[in-house]
Amino acid sequence: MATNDRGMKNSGGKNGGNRQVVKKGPWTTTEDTILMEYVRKHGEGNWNAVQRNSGLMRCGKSCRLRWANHLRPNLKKGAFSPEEERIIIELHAKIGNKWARMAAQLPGRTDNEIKNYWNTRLKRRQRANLPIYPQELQSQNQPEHNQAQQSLISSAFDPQRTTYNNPPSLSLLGILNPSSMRPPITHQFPLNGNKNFRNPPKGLSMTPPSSMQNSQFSSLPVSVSNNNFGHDLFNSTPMPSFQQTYPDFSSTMRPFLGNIPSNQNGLMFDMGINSINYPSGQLSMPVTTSSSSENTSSGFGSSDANNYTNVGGLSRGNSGLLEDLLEESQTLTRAMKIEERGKSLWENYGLVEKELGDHQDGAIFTEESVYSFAHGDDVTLYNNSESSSSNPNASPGTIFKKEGSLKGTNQVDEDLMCLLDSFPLGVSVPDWNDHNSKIASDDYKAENLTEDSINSQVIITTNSGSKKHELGLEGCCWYNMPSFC
DNA sequence: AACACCTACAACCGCAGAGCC
DNA sequence: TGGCTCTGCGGTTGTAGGTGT
Repeated sequence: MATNDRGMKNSGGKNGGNRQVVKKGPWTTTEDTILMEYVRKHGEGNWNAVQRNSGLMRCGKSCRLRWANHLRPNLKKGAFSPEEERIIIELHAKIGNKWARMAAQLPGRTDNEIKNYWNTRLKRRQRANLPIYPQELQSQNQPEHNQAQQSLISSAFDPQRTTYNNPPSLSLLGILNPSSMRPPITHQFPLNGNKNFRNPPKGLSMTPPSSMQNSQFSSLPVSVSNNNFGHDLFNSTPMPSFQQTYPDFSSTMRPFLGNIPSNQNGLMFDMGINSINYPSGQLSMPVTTSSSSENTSSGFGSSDANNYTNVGGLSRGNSGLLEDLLEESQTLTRAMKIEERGKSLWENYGLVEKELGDHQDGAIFTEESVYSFAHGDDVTLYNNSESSSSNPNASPGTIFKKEGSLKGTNQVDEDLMCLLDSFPLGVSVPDWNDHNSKIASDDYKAENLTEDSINSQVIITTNSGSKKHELGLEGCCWYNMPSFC
């Protein structure tokens, strides 16, 4: 961007009386220098003070943006690597337009960068009449590929009774991250004396968080048709509205397990969708899907924001914690089912790295691998050919994990599952403000990410006993980021 | 050369949550 | 409790540069 003053404006601002001249438009190198110097001296934050104390004719927001997107250390500039692209796609599939959260999991990248990338990519793919997600990710959820999962789900739920389809699966880490998923459940959903969720108050109105109302819902699959909600593997378990008849959760399912509408991602991982609404709510493009032609779920098909907001269930922002946690746990268990597929989800998508050194035919990114990536687990991407040479017990398509990598995650998840198994119908949900999230973030925080150039394996080193809450994903401190520059 | 279109990027805007008083 | 400020997020817009016609 040019560094002229072309964009200089004398904006009186919206403050009426205090009509301070605020410069807009591109930043000059001089301004950058001033800002950097200011931050060096005073640290970041208190951005409005920058304007007052530094002489910069920029509003605090502008300063913060400039710093965050351009001036802060360890920013990674340049095109996204295939690896990053895969991660973005996977993350977007899971969490939708949560750019900040994506950025938190892509060291050195900014939300703005990711957002721009995605929007550009979206346009490109739309123009090319391509699905925004790899078709493999959709086919991955074909019933024939996950019959067990499907039967499991089907046995528990009748999609027709559901008010809306499922949400993207939020990452466990994101869920546990207080800054992103903190709304205390107890505040939103008063418990009865037994602290039992079984019978939530009728007419309970849950206001979805702004992110749902705006960004997420803007991309909700309002115009979905011919879908097969209820069989969604990737985004998991459809849940009935709390205003609906409850299925029996006692065996395999639990209340609050993913009782949230899906964004576009849910659609993409669903089967048989024919059209989809895209982020920003502006696009709807045909998607080549499976041959599912029957409209089996008008309820789902008509799933929309209103449906969601009016439902008596919980919103993503205020209820997804526990169910997402469980959902993630279940997702992990699905890895072993998916792994047999043996074909890269990304191969046809052009994102498979073909040259992978000793190991390979191609690293395969699965939902789980990205999941693990996002959760700071040690993950070695499995691939088709890696087998006996490196692991005598391995077979093609085996997921390799560093010892103890997923273990920690599974352990906690299992603990939670066991906990809830013990209380299938009523779970006392603690206030999520406190130690729960801290404990979890300790265990799952992705401490370091390196891309092993030799093995072409994404390795996320987990430092399981570390503490440093301040290094949560959302509040990621770039000083601790690995430098990519 | 002129124009249109596309892409990538930068920046702004509005909104909402959190914290403070 | 309400108002104010700060901060962060997501959506949108603007612009430079590249490319094709």
